[in-house]
Amino acid sequence: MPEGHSLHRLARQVDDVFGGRRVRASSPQGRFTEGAALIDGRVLERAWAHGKHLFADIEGGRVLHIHLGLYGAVSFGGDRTFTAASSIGAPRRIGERELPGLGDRVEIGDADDDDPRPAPGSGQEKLVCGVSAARVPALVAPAPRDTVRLRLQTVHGWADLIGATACQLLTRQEADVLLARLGPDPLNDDAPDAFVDRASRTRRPIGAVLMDQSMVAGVGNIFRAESLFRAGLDPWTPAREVGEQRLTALYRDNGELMRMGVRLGRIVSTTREHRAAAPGGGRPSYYVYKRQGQACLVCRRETIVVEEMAARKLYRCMVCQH
DNA sequence: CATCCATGCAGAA
DNA sequence: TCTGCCTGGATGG
Repeated sequence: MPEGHSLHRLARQVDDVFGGRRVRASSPQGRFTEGAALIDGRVLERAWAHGKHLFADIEGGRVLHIHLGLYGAVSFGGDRTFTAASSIGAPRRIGERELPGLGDRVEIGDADDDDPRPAPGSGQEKLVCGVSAARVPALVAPAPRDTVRLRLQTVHGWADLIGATACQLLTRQEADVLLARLGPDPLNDDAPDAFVDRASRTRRPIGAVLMDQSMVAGVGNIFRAESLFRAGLDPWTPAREVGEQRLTALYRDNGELMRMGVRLGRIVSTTREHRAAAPGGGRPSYYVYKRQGQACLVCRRETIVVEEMAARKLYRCMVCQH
């Protein structure tokens, strides 16, 4: 269930752990044996992301390209020199979760100040295989489960990729072709212009345009639902009727939400005030996503509905979004 | 146990 | 618009 924030966290983690280091690579599952052999023993120079795509520059000029799709995830494990063991991507077993980054302090008022999970480095966090890294003096990588498409490893730790839609080695030119198909990524500080220019010329609903990775990269179903609610926009509004100013604001707000997601390791769209005053209690992270039939945090009426748009669930408040 | 479902997307129809 | 990829948690019997 990875949206752009997860891929940027993943890129950061892979870069922290493997960047500039010689890595071992293998494909226990067998579907990336050739690629793994080409990576094995080379330096992983740098890991980076654009939208929902992860890239890693490999010594010699090739580029590892990973797309997690709907099911993909990477679990990390290792000794203390690893930032924090965690799993990034689709939700997995309890204890394999995305964790806020080490040393990150949540400062913004909208951010969660009540995250129930233990802080990384506290020794309380649960790590892959149920083993706390703090208690492991030397690295002993567990045998990978047989669904692991790619295992990367150094003397300090490992990363296991499962369930990915794409895991391939590209030439630099092939990577450029792929990048050219993607729109600007708010998490890479790309200007909104390309998104605004194209969106203001199409009659397609703004809800569909936001999900189109060639229009803006990294927005998924949750960011779509939540950013449109925050903007008070009906997802079915033709994009060209939204206006350049609101399109720009929408792009920037998606950037805000995604940066928050990078810091927290999960998406929190509601303001602290709205969370605290939620009808029926609880501290919901979302305004509309998967909240159909419940009371809206803003208008407090039971006006949140779920529909389908292009074969994906679409959530909105019938009162607050026009 | 079986079945459904998902924060995604390419390719066929 | 529909199907398939590919994984595991949630749900229901």
